[in-house]
Amino acid sequence: MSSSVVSMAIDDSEDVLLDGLVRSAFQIMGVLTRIGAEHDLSLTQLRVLGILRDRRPRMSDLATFLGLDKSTLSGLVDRAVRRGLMTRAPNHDDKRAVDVLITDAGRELTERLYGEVRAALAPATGRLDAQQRRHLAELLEPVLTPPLPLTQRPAAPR
Amino acid sequence: MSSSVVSMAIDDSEDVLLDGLVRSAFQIMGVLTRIGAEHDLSLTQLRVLGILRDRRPRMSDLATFLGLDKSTLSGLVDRAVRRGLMTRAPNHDDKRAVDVLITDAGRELTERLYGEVRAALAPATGRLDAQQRRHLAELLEPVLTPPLPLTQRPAAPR
DNA sequence: CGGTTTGGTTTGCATTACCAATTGAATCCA
DNA sequence: TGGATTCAATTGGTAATGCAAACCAAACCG
Repeated sequence: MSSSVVSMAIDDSEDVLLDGLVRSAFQIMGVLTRIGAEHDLSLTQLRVLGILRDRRPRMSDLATFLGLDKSTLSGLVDRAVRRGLMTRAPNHDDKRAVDVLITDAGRELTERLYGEVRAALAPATGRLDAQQRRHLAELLEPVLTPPLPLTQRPAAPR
Repeated sequence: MSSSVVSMAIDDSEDVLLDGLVRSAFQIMGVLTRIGAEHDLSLTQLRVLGILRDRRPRMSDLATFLGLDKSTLSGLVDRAVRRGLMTRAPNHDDKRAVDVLITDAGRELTERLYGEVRAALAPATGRLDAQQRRHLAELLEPVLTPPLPLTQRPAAPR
């Protein structure tokens, strides 16, 4: 444990970091929102598509992961299905459950959009050199909460 | 621009960083959204309140800064005013313009909420020691786009 | 002056998100 | 086994968000 007896100076590193994280978050969200909007995709839809790239979750797991109500997800997936970006399929293990899958069209669109996001943020990330970028990503890692496993039901709180 | 290099490792630092930034953004947004929702404040409202803490912008400047349509801001401010969190006041320089101000109640609520945000993220930021936090904030700085002026005009400029 | 631009609001619409209630499947237990 | 209960997802209702278009008033400019 880091002890508090390090220095007499005030430690404002928490606040400074928080401010930076929040500003960076809004910046990233701004880019995602804008690029999504240019293709009639909301932030949430873009996020879901990104998740579905390498996963095939059930509705309720996805809702939990996103922090959304199940009913919200129902409508969201409805619209995406109507646009041919996602599909529903019965879950093999549980006949009550419904899996969400990305379609080929959805995958294609997603890759294109994430490419645009990369390009849009390149001027920003490019202000660091490769080593700094790696270092930044490394420092960010511990801050990121371990993502809940989507393939597995979170353990019941005791 | 590809070089004829044999032993050079592939530079995936861009993608790794991008992934970290996006995930961190969603994490921060999740916290802000949750804490806002607990007090019936949307993400945008929370953001506006945060901005108004030390600024008194005109409607249109605020809309531009947020990347929102003016009409969106009209409604948003309407609701906030109805709740006593913000006020409108005529701009001194331009009789068409309307300034947005935070009220005392709004300020109080904002401070409380940002305190909660700090607390909620403390476990995450606490996984770094003070020096690492400073370093992370420092590396983040260049990535943040220079924020648009949104010139503070509490006093009459010239 | 008169025409145009700028600042804000209003109205109408789709989307997002929540909650409560419902249907159907799975599970529990007596 | 059967009946009750829990669980997964959808449906219906409401409020908030956000955009676009139409509009008014003030300011700008020839």
